[in-house]
Amino acid sequence: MQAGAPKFRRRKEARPAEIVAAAFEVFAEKGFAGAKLDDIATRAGVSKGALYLYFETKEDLFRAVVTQGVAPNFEAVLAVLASHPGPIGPLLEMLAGRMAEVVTTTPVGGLVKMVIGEARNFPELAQVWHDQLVSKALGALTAAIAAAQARGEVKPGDPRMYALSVASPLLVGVIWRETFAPIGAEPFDMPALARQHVRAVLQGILTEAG
Amino acid sequence: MQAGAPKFRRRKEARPAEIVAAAFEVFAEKGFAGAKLDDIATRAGVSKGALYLYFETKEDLFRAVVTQGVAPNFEAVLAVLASHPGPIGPLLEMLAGRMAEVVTTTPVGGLVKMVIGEARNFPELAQVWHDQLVSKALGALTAAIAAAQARGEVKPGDPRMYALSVASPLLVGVIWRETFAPIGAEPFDMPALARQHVRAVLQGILTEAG
Amino acid sequence: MQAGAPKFRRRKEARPAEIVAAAFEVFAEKGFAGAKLDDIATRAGVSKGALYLYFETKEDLFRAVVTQGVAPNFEAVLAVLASHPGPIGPLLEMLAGRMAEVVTTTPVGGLVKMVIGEARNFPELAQVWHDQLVSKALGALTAAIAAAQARGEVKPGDPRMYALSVASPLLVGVIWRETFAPIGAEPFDMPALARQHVRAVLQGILTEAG
Amino acid sequence: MQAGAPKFRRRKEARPAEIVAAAFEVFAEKGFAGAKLDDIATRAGVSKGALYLYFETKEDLFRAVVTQGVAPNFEAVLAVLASHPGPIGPLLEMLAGRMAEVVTTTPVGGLVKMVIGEARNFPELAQVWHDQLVSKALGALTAAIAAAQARGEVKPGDPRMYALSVASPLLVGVIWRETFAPIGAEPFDMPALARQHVRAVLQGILTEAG
DNA sequence: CATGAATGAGGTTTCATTCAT
DNA sequence: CATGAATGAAACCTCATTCAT
Repeated sequence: MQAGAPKFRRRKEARPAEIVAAAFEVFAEKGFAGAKLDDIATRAGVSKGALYLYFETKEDLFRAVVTQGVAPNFEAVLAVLASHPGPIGPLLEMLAGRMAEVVTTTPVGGLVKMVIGEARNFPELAQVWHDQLVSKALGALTAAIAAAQARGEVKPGDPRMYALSVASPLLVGVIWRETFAPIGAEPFDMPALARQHVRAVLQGILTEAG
Repeated sequence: MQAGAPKFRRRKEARPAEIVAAAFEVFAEKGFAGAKLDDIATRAGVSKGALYLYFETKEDLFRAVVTQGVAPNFEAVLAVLASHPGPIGPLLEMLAGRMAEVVTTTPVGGLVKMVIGEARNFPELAQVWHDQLVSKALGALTAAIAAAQARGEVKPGDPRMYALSVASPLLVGVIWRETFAPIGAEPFDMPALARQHVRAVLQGILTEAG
Repeated sequence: MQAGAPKFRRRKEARPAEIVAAAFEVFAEKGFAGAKLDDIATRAGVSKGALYLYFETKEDLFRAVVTQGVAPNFEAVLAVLASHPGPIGPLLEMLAGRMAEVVTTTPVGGLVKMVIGEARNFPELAQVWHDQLVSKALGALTAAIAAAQARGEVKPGDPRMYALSVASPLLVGVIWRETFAPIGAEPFDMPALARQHVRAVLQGILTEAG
Repeated sequence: MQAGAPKFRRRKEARPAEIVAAAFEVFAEKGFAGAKLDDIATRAGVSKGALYLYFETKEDLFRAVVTQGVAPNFEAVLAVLASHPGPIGPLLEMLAGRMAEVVTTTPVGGLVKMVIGEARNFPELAQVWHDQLVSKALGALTAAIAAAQARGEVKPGDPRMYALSVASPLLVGVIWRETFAPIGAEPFDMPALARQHVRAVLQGILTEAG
């Protein structure tokens, strides 16, 4: 022990994150009530008691999982929106592509499911998601569309609804993956869906004959 | 009360439906695990034990609630799709209007939330919903779009994705109502959303200048 | 209905006996706690409520089953003992033969099992069995042996223990049938056992060389 | 208290045995269904929940009680039988004496009652008792008697029945203690009973005049 | 007499939380 | 910091008993 090599020391500072990661998996799999702290502790490689060194209660841990899932996604979304002030068409295409990538490569679907399923039991979490992510993203998108309308690029109409029109299929695709893919239903190719949907909304699906 | 309706009439036939209705409310509010049988029984106006005269277990009751929610919605959806073989534009407008009405006037939102939230814990319910409602409705819509493509009315593209493009905002609107409306978020005017969205998908949102 | 034929009338007076018979089967099979009144009612061909027209409680019904099993067996045993005042040898042989027949042809084994298993929970039943059956039979047997001792037929020794020596194997044979026969253990041939055992007790199993 | 024995010592190793001991008492007193886990836990000095740290279910605990009662009795029985290969007379006398001591000083009566009372509901337990204790002991006794017959010590006759003849009164004495002693019936002096019974079986109870 | 729907007390079981070590 | 044995409140479920019909 002379050399002072930290043989058995675990990185204390990493613990909470490891626990949250394990909790995320279990909550996403079983829902809030179905998740057992025993299971979370085991997956995190700690004892059940250790959870209480970092989180007051199960609800507290759930909150940490859901709220910590906001920030990263938040960054990704707003960064894209902020970086493209130009014409609405390319912006939406770019945005959809990025989002398709995000939802494909990150477990955001599990978070979405948890927020939907437990919104009534944890209104504060719905609040956090709404205020910090959904409202801001939808607001930014709405603003971009409104600006495009002002520039004469986009037809008249409620820009907030247009924003929902643009964004919905991706969300539904994610939910589909969480809900119906596990029972064997054919999933959607998210990037392709994003691409085709944006084009449809921008230019319509009807031909001149239609 | 002229007819002298018996106060304490036994009503074996009505009871299950009353219980399912009460259970629906509680499950939609609290989720599966959060729902207490005591609460359900009280709302149904029966004792806890009476629930077990009609349903074997809590899960059984949950299944009844979710599966019995399929049929009525199923009727509504397919009836509309079947009744309009004509050009795709008016069909979609009609369809969207009807669906907006359905989701506004029926508690289908609660069912959707339950299916999404408990799909992992009750895969059979996800299966029922997929097979009997979602798959059929999406299939019918896909078929209608494919037919329109064959007639030259609709641009090339994956018709199943087009179907999702058309239907998603209504679903998201419903989820929004279940998730964010309870915390005070501004809800969407579903009929207006349906109308504007269908027009957007049909003809695009871009102006000629866009 | 002119002829006054009792079309749908069931023999009221037979009901209690039918119920006790059905209850006997179920109690013997499952024990007191394991027996469900639903099951008993079904086997008796009456409704659950009807049981309460004849018996106050489940315990009451159990008591009826156990106590009503005493009398008939009681008669058979004492009749034999009383009718043979002669030499002890033939008496015991006769008695053993009769008892072997009784335990083979009547479900007394079920009763014995119930009394043993529930004696602590229903001391009054143990009391009834002891006072009305066991004590009397053992007493009569003891008296017969004591009389034989007085006549010089039987060696000195505690006559009550001798009585137990004589009677035990039959009881154990009955218990064996209730306990180990259901799992496939080889049963005992009760008449043969009775015959051989009485002979053994009377004359010993040792040869002169033994 | 000199040694400073820790008051609230955790004793993972001792707990299961303590619980089984407490459970034995309660099961022997009330039977399986009549035993309340609350009662068992209280007697074991633990909480109700603690039972589930060591046993999956109430049935599991019952099984543990019954099966763990086999081994000690098994030792006692076979040790005696194995130690005496000599002439059958002294062997049986020795055996009976030892067994009388065992049944007097150990709570084997409670176990016997439980096995008899719940054999139908827990056939596996009857199986364990039969295979590991009863069958082996009866088999060994039967073999010893058959050997004595081969040596000409014992009269012809079914040796298995002879074994039952020899062993039964002790078993009945034990059952008597469990069943009728609690209601005030005169118990049997087990050692005396064993002694007199073996002598009776060996040499008969009849005098030459009998 | 007879029914069977309904009751509700009571039991087993689970699991978030605590705390001596 | 960390453990994990222990707790006990709360939930689901059973079933003897009742009573309007």
